Amino acid sequence: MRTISKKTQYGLKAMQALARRYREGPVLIGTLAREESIPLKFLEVILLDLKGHGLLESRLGRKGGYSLSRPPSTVTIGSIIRIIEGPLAPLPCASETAYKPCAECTDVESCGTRIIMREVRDAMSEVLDRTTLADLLRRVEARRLEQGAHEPLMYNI
Amino acid sequence: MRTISKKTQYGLKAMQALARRYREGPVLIGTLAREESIPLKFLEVILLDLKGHGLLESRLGRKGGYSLSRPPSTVTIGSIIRIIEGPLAPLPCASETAYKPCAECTDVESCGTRIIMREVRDAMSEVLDRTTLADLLRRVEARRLEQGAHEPLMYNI
DNA sequence: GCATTGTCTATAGACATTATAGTATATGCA
DNA sequence: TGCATATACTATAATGTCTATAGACAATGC
Repeated sequence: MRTISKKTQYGLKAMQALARRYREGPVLIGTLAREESIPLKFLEVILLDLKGHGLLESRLGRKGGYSLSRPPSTVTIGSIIRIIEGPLAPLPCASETAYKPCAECTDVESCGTRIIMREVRDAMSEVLDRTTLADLLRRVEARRLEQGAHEPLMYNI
Repeated sequence: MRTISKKTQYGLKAMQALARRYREGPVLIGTLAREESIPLKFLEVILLDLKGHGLLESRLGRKGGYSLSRPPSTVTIGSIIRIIEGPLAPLPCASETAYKPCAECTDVESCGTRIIMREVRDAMSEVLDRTTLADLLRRVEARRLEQGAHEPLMYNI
């Protein structure tokens, strides 16, 4: 399948970074760009988009920057991806949120391609609409701890 | 997410059409192109690709054409998609069949983006590598019958 | 008032997708 | 043998999307 765009990757990274600093006040675009290795001007556009869809809020001027507008536990990865990348479904005719029939398809309901892509969409949604930013951070932390526990063992060999 | 390419859509349609005619002898590219509304020259390239990967066989000259090289029950949708579209994973670093680490990622194992995309990949694989052409044809047929059963009811209103 | 920081639009360059054209090569059959 | 029929293969045109950047503008805090 086609990989997600850089834009979406950057957006996901930025949202995770902002989730880690939830309630620590606004974060500068420049800080996010530097820490996550994202081209600053590109990130501007992405954050603006996410703000436009209600996921972020911003302040201008000194002490300004971006912050999550809702707790990380209420922001699903699916919602972030849908904003930047578009519908989850591999085909418009298989989309739940942005259904559009195919031009050539005479019988939409019994189209084999649609049947399987619909199932793919459901499977993706099951993962992405269930997982929140908070969930993801927790899992990242768990992995870090696992690795930390292994390291001394490796050094003892 | 990004939609699958026209090429993949055409490939899937053509494979389904060939599966419906399994053991009925070679089918002309022209026939497939007409029936499935696929640009003929484009379809040529696609079928050649699928042949190159062992899914199809062909005969030149009179009585020539394309046919499945294996029973529809042994050809998964996932295998078709991987040939035309590439790996299932939304990111190379999350791929099982074509893993490639991200350039900027310092710690691959604990990357949040990778963790979730890996889960998406697994969910997609569960659907696509489980379903064969034969499965899909069966489901299409089932839908057709359902609709057929409903139609007279609708006409009676 | 002024440095700071986000807002907004336009656009260039690179790359991938989609489609077609044209030539070459193999096959079946009269 | 020779012709009609098919696929094999390569090149490339046309289009669209992605990625990134530039630059002028507007709001805020101190």
